Amino acid sequence: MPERAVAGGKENSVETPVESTRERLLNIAEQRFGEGGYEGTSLRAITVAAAANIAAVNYHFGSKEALLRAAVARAMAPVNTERRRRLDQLEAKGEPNAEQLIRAFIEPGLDLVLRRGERGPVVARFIGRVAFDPSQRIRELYAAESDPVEARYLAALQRALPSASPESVAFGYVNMLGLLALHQSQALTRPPGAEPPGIDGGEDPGKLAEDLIAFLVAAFDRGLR
Amino acid sequence: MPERAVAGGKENSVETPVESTRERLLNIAEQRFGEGGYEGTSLRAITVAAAANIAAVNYHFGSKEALLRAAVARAMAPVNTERRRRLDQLEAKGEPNAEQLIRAFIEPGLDLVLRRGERGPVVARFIGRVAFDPSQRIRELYAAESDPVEARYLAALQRALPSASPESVAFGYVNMLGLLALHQSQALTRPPGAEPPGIDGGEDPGKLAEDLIAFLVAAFDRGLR
DNA sequence: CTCTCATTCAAACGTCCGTTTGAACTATGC
DNA sequence: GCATAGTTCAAACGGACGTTTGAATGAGAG
Repeated sequence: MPERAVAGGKENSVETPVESTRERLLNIAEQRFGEGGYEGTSLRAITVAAAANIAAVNYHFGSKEALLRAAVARAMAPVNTERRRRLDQLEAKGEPNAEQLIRAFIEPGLDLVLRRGERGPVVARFIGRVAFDPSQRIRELYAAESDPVEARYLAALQRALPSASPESVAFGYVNMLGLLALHQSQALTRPPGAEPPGIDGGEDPGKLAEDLIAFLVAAFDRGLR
Repeated sequence: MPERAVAGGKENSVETPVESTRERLLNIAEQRFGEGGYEGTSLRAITVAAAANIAAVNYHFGSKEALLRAAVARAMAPVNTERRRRLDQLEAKGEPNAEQLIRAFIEPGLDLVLRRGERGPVVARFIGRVAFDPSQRIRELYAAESDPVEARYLAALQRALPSASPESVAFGYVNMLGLLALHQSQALTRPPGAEPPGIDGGEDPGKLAEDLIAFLVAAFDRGLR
């Protein structure tokens, strides 16, 4: 089982662990799918950028869709884990209010994913795009990954907002989900004016998270029936 | 210049005006682009469904992208017109408040487009999808159509919310735009359970509009800094 | 009827797509 | 050494893509 690009086999003992072909494919797939969407990105574009053979995708994953599925699962895992952790923590201290729940949902999606170096925004854009891909088949693929936590949030939100109808709570939840995905995908940043030296594409992620949370808290607390 | 399918030339005086090839292409393009996205929809699928020759697209529009552009322009025109009309009407009576402005923005997008028969939801889904297509090129195409009114809304919202910073107002506006597009595209309706006999895909459009407006009004009034 | 011109049509263009194949390569176990 | 199994590779597969071509069609003008 060769690890490739280890440049010889002896040297490169500590230097750059060098990603495996599989990891490189997942990384590039995240980036390209996030930029051009599933249909708009070819396997050839991915494999060329990943310095891999065109057949590598089918060898490691089985198909283009399976590559996407693997990328979604890998990208969502830490977000889901963090959301569950926060929910556990909140519920251990009694009944959380709406703001705490919204924060526990949004921050893992923006904070955790917009930080950590240059790959953060790439992962965020990828997740946001997949969540609202034109193809329902692909949206379901995302939904399957996020469903598990969804039910817990809905139930907790309902308890935090007892005067709101179940339909209203569900309405608020999908709005929250949608706005998060939109900001993750950076689809709302206007085309012109490339940011000069800033951290990355757009504003400070922390500020964005706070703004979005404040926006949603107000809407949940007073905008539901 | 034959009008095709006028069945003879004399008969069919009042009966079914029968759409031209050009109109049929626009109608089907709206539907298919709205369902599968731009990249996910082939010209062959469109021309077959429109009972037109594959070459008809390039004859009438010049290219696939030009067909999309024409469809976007046609779909957006009445929405933009209605928004301008409402804005004129509001501003003639003094300074409108946030709720009035939000209503004047949302209702033409949902109401006017979700009503009018079975084509309403088709047009809505199309607009919503194009607004957040994975390809930036296509998003810009939508933005170009909606830009003209945008500046007026931003300015009016700023006057209605003098305590909010310009950045906050812009933030609220893109959130409003995003949520509207999401509901238009019906991307948030869960896959299962096909609605039995109901008007169409989902809830009562009027109720949706009211819920969304209430949600946004609360967020604008108390969720901006 | 004849000419004109917008429209439709079948067919083909070259290119790119996702996927498959079978041989080559490479590290490891014996 | 040899066998083995995991991985990479160039090449090709059939099919679908957007676009182009040039001839057929049909209605209206003279």
